[in-house]
Amino acid sequence: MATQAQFAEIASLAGDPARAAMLHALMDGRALTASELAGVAGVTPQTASGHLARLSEAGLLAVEKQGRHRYYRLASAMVAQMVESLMQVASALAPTRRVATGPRDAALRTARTCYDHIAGRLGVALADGLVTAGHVDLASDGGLVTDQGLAFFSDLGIDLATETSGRRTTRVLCRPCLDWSERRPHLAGRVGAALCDLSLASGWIRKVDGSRALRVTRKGEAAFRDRFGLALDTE
Amino acid sequence: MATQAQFAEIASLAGDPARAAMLHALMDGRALTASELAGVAGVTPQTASGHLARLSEAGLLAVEKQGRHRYYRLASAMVAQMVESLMQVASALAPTRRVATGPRDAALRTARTCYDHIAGRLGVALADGLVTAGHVDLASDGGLVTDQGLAFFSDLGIDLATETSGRRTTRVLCRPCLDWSERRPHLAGRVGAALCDLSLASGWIRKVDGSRALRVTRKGEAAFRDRFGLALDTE
DNA sequence: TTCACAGTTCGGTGGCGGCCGAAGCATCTT
DNA sequence: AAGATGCTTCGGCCGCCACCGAACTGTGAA
Repeated sequence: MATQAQFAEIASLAGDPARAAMLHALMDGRALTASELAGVAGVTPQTASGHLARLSEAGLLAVEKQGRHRYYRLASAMVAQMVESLMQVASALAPTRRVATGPRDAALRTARTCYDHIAGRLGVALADGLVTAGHVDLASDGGLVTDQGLAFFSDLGIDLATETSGRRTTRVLCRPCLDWSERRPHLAGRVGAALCDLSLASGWIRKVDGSRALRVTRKGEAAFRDRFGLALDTE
Repeated sequence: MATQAQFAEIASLAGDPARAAMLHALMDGRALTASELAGVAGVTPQTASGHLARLSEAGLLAVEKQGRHRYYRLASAMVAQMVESLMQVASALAPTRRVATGPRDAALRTARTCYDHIAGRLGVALADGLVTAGHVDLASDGGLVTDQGLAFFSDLGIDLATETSGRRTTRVLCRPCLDWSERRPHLAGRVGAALCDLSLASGWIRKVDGSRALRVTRKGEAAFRDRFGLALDTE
């Protein structure tokens, strides 16, 4: 079996602590330079260089040269989902000593990006609000935007053009994503990405420094409360 | 960050060739003995024992003692999905020398189990047939069983009891799963599992020896043709 | 009881791979 | 042109871990 060796190689690549840290850092969808990645991984630039070469060689990362910088990002959403599923298993299982959660970790649990959508307490709360309002149906296998939800998103300026599957136009579907910190589903997929984009563009949330954490702005608090019915304790 | 080290550990566990082979072999959802797993991994029993101990210690595998045998199986569907996503990345990327596909591999491409549902050409064909007939809607983010499809499955004896999300009963959703050999989605999730169970119970398909491959029976050919509109060239 | 077999534990060996220091390119600045 | 910065390649060191032989435990069969 050919794929089996490749499977082991991919998993092995993700299995090194330094490379894992890099993948983790790239999970917000942004592109980072080699030096920055060396920093988050806690290794010297030359070591990081080797790791990054292997990761892009295998196709996990995509590179973009820009002047004397090299920007690395996850090669595809598929890679992001792989990292996501690994993270789920890693956090769900191994209940051994849940280590002291530092302030950085706390910020991540409050709100963070998960590749292209919102996760953490905020992400789960948003999903809950949309379900409660009847805009979205969520089950373990998948999700569905209701007609009412379609109008709701349209009001927000999000046009969820219906995809075509085969020759029939289908309903607007969305993907639930089990949150590794909250253990409950938040909104992923195309709808989740659109919602995240809107929230960033509207200034409801802002990316925090060099981490994946998100900060809810004052304007965002109002928007999430008025439009999504959220009572945020994310302060 | 605490989870990061655990992430690396899980990935690292999956990254060893022998352990990868074991996970791969367990992907059909059955439980195998330690000796059998040693066989598929190509290592001696004592080496396999060590691997199995680590895998179950980490929570990837579940053990069941039965007489002087020890049956190992994947610990949860979450683990199966993790392996699945790793497999997707491993096969999609790394276009380096697609190795000669042996007969065993050919059998797997024709039809196989993917944890609890049907994959391979048969799986994709079934999904296509259901979509064409209007029983199921599939998009990249998720899938949906139509009212018509609900009746169809009911006729087959599959009762897709509606899940409850919050206090509202939702539509029946299903999960599309990108097939690593066909590069197209097949039916996974609760619906896919039910369909696989039915096909096995009805004798339409049979598990082949000790592999994940499936063989379509003569009765199955007729059933898939008459009920799902499939023109099988799976011979 | 004795044997056979499944599975594990232990000890020792070997190799792969991650790590850094030093040096080499490439690019931008002055 | 000279220097600074980002990144890479090279060489050597070191540790971890997969592997097997051998011996031990426990279960089932004769």
